[in-house]
Amino acid sequence: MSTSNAGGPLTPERILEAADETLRRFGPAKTTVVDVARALGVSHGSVYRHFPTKADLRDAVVDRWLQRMHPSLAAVADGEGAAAERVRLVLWTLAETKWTQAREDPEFFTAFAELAEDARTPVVAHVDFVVVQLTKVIAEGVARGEIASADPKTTALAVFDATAKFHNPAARSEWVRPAIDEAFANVWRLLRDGLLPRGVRGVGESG
Amino acid sequence: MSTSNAGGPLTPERILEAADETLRRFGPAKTTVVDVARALGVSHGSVYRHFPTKADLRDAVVDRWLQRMHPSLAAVADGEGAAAERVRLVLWTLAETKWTQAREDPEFFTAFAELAEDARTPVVAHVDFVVVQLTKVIAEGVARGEIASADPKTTALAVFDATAKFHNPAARSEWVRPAIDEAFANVWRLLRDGLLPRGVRGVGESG
DNA sequence: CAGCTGACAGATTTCAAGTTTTGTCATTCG
DNA sequence: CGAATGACAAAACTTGAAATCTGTCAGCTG
Repeated sequence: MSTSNAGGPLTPERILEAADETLRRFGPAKTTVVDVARALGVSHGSVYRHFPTKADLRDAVVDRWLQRMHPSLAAVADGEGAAAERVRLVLWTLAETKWTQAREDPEFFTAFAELAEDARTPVVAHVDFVVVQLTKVIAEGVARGEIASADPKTTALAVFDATAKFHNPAARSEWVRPAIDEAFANVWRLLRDGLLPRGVRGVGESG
Repeated sequence: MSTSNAGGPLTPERILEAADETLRRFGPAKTTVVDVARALGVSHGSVYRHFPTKADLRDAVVDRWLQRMHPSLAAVADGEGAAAERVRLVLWTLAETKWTQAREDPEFFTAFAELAEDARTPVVAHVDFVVVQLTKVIAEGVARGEIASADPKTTALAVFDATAKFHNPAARSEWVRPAIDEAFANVWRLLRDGLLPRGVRGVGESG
């Protein structure tokens, strides 16, 4: 290739950018390391200088995708308002973001979900991040007397698990149902009533 | 084959029995209609006389497998004791049964899960059955003042959805974690507190 | 001499030809 | 006469030889 070195020195970041684009264009099944190298105008040997294996490169791309969601989740977690409502918003944002992606670009989302299935490490990191956000909010809620919980971290994991159907890509086939947001609302009502201290009723919603 | 007609007339039930065995023996990928017919000592044309397509035959086998779980679920739902505890037992039985199958015969359970993925109709029927059991118990609990719910059916679906991670075969990869029953207990505590009427505390458990 | 290349071995994937399977139905069997 | 057969066409799978890809590394290049 004659495009050698166009765009500055070869960095992990540039490789990730190219890998991301290539994966989106060709899909995970058709993307080769040679494709990524070609997009950068380098030989595939150079890519291996920065990522030990193709699997590591793919994991790093998945990591990027997952981390792109983190700022808005953290913003919601650190926002104003009642603790329970912020817990709901974190879970809702997590789910809604994925539903939208899955609806707007189903092909890409399927590709992403397949990729993520193998990418244990970044997924664990993502789950950890979300659970940390939930734990923060719940701990604050407990301190303020807005939430009943003996152990915020355990409770955070429980609400995360209880809403798995709405944010775990493995369940994405059920997201096409238009009533999926109603299902979320109904699960949430139950969880909210479980979170609120005894004697406090949920506000702004009937039932 | 010379074994013609051994075992009485060819009925859907006998075909299902043979299909079940053959699927267990060879797995879903390797089982052909000819295999099933051979096990019965008939031609494959005879099988098509009772099931219009191979997919219908497979669905019927999945249906059998799922329905085998129903008596114990109904027994638990119709049992004695507090409504909330019976809701827990239905969900627990549903989950535990599947965990055990998945652990004791992982190959078969994977095969079953793959089969079930395509078998929309029997799975919907199974989910409906479980939700009906839960609805019964919750409605009774509401009548007795043990459970707070504006609409038992909606609440039943919500507790079913909230425990999807524990009974949906799509999530089976997470069932190997030994702490999975702890995760169930933590989700349940939250749901139970959401089900109980305000002013009532869960009994027999701290936190 | 740091960063990159490209030839290479072994692993994996593709593709086209050959085989098996599904589903139908005219015919046979009891 | 109803139930079962098996020959058949089309679709779906298997197979294995050829092509491509991954990961390494000795050497090149700026």
